[in-house]
Amino acid sequence: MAILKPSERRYQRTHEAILEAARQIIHEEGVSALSMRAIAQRIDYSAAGLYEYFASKEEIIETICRQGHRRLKDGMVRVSTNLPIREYLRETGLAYIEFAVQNPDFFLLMFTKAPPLPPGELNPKELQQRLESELLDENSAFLVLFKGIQRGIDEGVLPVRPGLDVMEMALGAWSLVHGLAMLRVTFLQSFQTDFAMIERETLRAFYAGLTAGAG
Amino acid sequence: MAILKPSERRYQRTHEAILEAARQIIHEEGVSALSMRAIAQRIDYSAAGLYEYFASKEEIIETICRQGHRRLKDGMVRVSTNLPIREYLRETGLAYIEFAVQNPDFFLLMFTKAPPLPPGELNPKELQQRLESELLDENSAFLVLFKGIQRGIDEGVLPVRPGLDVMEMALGAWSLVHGLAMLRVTFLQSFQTDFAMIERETLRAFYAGLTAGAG
DNA sequence: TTCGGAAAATAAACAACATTCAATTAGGAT
DNA sequence: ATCCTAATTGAATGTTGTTTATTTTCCGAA
Repeated sequence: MAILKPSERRYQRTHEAILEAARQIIHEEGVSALSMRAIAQRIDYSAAGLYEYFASKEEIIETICRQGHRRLKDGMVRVSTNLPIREYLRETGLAYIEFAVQNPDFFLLMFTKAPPLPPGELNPKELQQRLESELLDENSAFLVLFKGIQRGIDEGVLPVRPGLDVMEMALGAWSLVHGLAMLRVTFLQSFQTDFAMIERETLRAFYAGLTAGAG
Repeated sequence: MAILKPSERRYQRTHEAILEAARQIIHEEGVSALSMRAIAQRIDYSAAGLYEYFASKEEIIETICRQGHRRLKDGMVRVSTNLPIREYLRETGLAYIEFAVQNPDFFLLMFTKAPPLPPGELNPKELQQRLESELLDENSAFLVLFKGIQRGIDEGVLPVRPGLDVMEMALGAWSLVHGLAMLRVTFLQSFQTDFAMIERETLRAFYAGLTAGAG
């Protein structure tokens, strides 16, 4: 099944070249420099040709964002699960932030639009189910946090109470690392301070507050 | 000195009408619908006429963002300082999130670009000083958090340790509420859950962890 | 009231943008 | 070689922010 006709290989090669050019432009010149013409120029195409491979600029962006989420997740998964739960959660959160710092424009692009969903008219029930499975997708960074929190609960370190189950704690943890990452690449991007210290201490405080339970 | 010539009053009226139209468009049709022509049409002007009042679209956006930061701060200041420190900090954080939920597009606009700074070439020392005073500006939402944390320290509830002074704690607190707000208006915008509960519990945990000190 | 210069407003044009389409080129099978 | 299809392009459309030349409006001085 991996055997492709030459024409198909050519197609796939161009397909990937477009995405690679788009990633390069974002990385080298920022997302404001990302235009169909710019992409085309990088791979010696005309702008119109790109529409043979992608329906729109939006579709190109969605594709590289999806890959970006995978890369973000990969960075978090790289943290050793042999670490004690406390350090594991900390390092996982720091990996999230590290990705943002290393790819600021990309990170911003990934997280300033709502997740792409089929625009079909589905009832609230279906939509909710869809969103939940998107959130806990194989390639979702959130899933890593979710599993980490779950492990903390399983080990008896994180207490569950009514209204504050795995999902709620995981969303809280996500918000925390997301806020740290977001502010650092936007408002604080030129600000000089010991971010590493702040991040560690903030994560420590949150973890301590979670383990302490109701107070 | 409040006496203006008719021409000046006319000028100011149009100046304000432009900003008001821009705000309306963002609120009613989203930021993607904000164009110079759209603004002009709302106030029965030609697009070129706007340049008599603002140097660029960017300048219009910067102006309404500055006002937005003031409104955000106003919402936080409205929290009674008579509340015990713990509740005061919680309610202040929730006010931040509430603003984001009530003005999602606007909030996103305010916080997805770096703060506008004079593009002059100033040395790192000056830049840092500039950023710090911007952060602690009279109209900065961060200042409210900063003062709140300071109060907690003064009351002896929040312990200071080397490397984790007011500024660091305040930046951590800001990150937390910012992350909660940000995710809620982007990735989780269609997601149904008890956000109020998550927000309260997450803030509670962070506060508990701060008061607990090193663990 | 009238006139002239300044201020305010506009239409038209420009360059860049995403996207579409008719027309052309290239590849692979018969 | 020939035909069909897929790949590629140049030109055109409509929208964007912005600039320029031109016209209109305003307002004080004569």
